[in-house]
Amino acid sequence: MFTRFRDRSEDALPTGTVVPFRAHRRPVLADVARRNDDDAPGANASSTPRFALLKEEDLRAVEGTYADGISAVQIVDVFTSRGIKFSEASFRKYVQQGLLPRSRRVGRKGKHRGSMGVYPAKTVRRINTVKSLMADGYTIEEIQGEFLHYTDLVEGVAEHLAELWTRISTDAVRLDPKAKRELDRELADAHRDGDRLVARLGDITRRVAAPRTDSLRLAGAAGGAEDLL
DNA sequence: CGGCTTTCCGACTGCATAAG
DNA sequence: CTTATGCAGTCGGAAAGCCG
Repeated sequence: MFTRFRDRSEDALPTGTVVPFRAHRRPVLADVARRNDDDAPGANASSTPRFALLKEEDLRAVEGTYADGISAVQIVDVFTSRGIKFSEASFRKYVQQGLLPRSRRVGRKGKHRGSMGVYPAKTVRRINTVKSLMADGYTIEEIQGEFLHYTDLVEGVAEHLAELWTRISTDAVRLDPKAKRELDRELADAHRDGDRLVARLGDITRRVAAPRTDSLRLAGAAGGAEDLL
């Protein structure tokens, strides 16, 4: 296995110091303030903030590079190589909790090479979303129940649309040139509408989900400071 | 089937906070 | 102050998947 887990003395310990923002702690004023400046003690502008996330261009680059799938080790590396704290154990936890898609097993040629799990490239984006929500004080349970439920559905719509565009384009080559030009125009229109739809659904579901999680959180054992968000 | 690698499961740890 | 609760992260071992 990969580095199996590091010695506990290294990991467990500095909890509190090394561990990132403890999401289950509700984001009280002090935390919010800290998150804003923080990026942290002794940190200068160029160092990695405690709540650092991947940028959109990073996400696109990763999704392009690993379009055919990405291994667990590579996923963890995408974050750690950019100085973002994300352990393999946390990755497993997220998968276990249903926050991330399961892998598919792919055997490798050669003697005693075993098999390896391959995750869809979008997993990296998903992790980024999860980390962002956790930094906002949402618990894994809330994220799982309220956000990703919708995310899965919206992503499903986007994936089905992408599949549809591909198939239509493939089949369109059989048409005569005039008909194909006409269809290409309509397809481009439909494509734009589809993109807009997906973006709009994403926006709507975020708005629907947020208030529900707020009420969940207010009902929880430790309320407070929700109105900050 | 045996050997190997990787993934998953569930118990556990340690921290923060609330309640008594 | 002590105890209870909730949480994210960690660990050990079993299971899964593949190859020869």
